[in-house]
Amino acid sequence: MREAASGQDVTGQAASRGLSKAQVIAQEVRRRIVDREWRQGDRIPDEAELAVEFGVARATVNKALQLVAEEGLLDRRRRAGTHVTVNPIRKATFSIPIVREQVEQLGMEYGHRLVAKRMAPLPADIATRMDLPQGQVLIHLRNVHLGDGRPFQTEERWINPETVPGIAEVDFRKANANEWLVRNAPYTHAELTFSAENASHRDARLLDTRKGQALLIVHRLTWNDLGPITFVRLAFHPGYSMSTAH
Amino acid sequence: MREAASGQDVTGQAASRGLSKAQVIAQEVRRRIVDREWRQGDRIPDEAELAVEFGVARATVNKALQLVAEEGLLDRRRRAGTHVTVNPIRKATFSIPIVREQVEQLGMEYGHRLVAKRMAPLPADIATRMDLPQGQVLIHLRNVHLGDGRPFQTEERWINPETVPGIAEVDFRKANANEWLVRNAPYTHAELTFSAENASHRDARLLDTRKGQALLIVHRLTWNDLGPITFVRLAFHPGYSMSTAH
DNA sequence: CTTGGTGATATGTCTAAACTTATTTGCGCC
DNA sequence: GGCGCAAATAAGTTTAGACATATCACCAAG
Repeated sequence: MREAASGQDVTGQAASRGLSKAQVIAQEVRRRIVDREWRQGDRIPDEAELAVEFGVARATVNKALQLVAEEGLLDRRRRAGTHVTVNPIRKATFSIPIVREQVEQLGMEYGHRLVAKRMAPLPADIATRMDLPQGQVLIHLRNVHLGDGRPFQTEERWINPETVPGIAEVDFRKANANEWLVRNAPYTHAELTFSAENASHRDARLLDTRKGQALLIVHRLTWNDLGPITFVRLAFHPGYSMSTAH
Repeated sequence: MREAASGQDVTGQAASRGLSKAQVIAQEVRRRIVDREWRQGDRIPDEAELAVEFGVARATVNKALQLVAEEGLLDRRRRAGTHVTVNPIRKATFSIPIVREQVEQLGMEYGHRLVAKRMAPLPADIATRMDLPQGQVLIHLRNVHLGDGRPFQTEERWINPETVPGIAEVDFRKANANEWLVRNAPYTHAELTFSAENASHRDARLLDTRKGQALLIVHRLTWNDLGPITFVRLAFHPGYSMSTAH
């Protein structure tokens, strides 16, 4: 009797190519939203009802709905129930790559050039971003990353040695900073900022282009529990574009 | 003796300010990774062991580890166990905003101007991106979004009416397309691409700036189950920057 | 009309147990 | 040594049941 009551067994068949029941249910929920069977602002049936409909345990429906809610399509509140989000603000994710792998993925041979390395006091604007006192002395690096010998990206980097034990011994002429940090200094929090700038004289020289050329600029800040790890300004070669993973 | 062996009850006390046991355990796992108690490539104790250590059910450890794995700090494979990721490629997430809310959040008054609306055949480059045949006729819009009367962003948009029922009746002079679509056409997949361009003559005119000025360009493609919904090219006013949410 | 309490309700979370599945390890056979 | 199969293992998933907790709705008292 249980069986018969439960609409169809959505989870049992066709659609479920290696997908878990929860994922199949999540898909079906998305479909109902996209097809407007459940409309913006509507309250959808509660977990217990859906569990009966799909013939699964409530915990499975819970997992499915949490998945969809994470994507931003559903709003869930205790007691109030689950509603279709009125303004689905969707998210897109960027992965923070290792430059070398990026270059090699494009089929080019990677190289890099250390332009400058010194200890230097933080300028005011960067100190503000990093939440550190102005004038604190950090490691300051300038690098150019090359693809097939041509400039791919310039990198200006400030590293906080207090949050990165072992950084002092690294020879950045050999191991590049990006890579060493990614491998050795896991972070708990990151912030990316995208903007565009006309190439300065220095950018133009390092990227082998002309002054004024529009460049994609990425600022990246990373933290761990001990505080800010590193601030980087990346300037990409003209024409470069950066996409979300999926 | 079991009890005594299980370190402390990490989940029971201080750290757990409204956090679930799974989250507290996830934090502790992150800490062990960041503090190098578990190093890159190490295999960590299996779920059953951690369940004993933390005094919770295996399912709870499972949830915690899945959380951390999603962030990219752990690699999990059946039978092989859970390992600390060697190359933690971390993710940063962008929300896809409604321009009006963006403008208003900056304390400016929002306005927009419809520059052009027509049905037009898809040019080759955009057809490729949208996975549609070249020459297919879509809705083509040009808009300028204003903040306090000054140009904030230009928008060039192609809309696929086949995937958006009801789009034909919309008057885009009143309701702007961005907003109407966000509210009425939920999508299941999106792709963002960032780049920089020197302002063309048209961009410069629409954004009230000079030709050659570096502009941040965002391309956004959205799909639902029926296929591609819309392609947008956004050009922001000079100096604009876009950051990850958190 | 406002405030405050109270109960109902839907989601949040956890548990113990079972089953599933991918993958590795090791053994036996050639 | 190499190959293939079987056993063991660890994560993946699901279930039923329980308790926790936020909050909404309603009603009573001020």
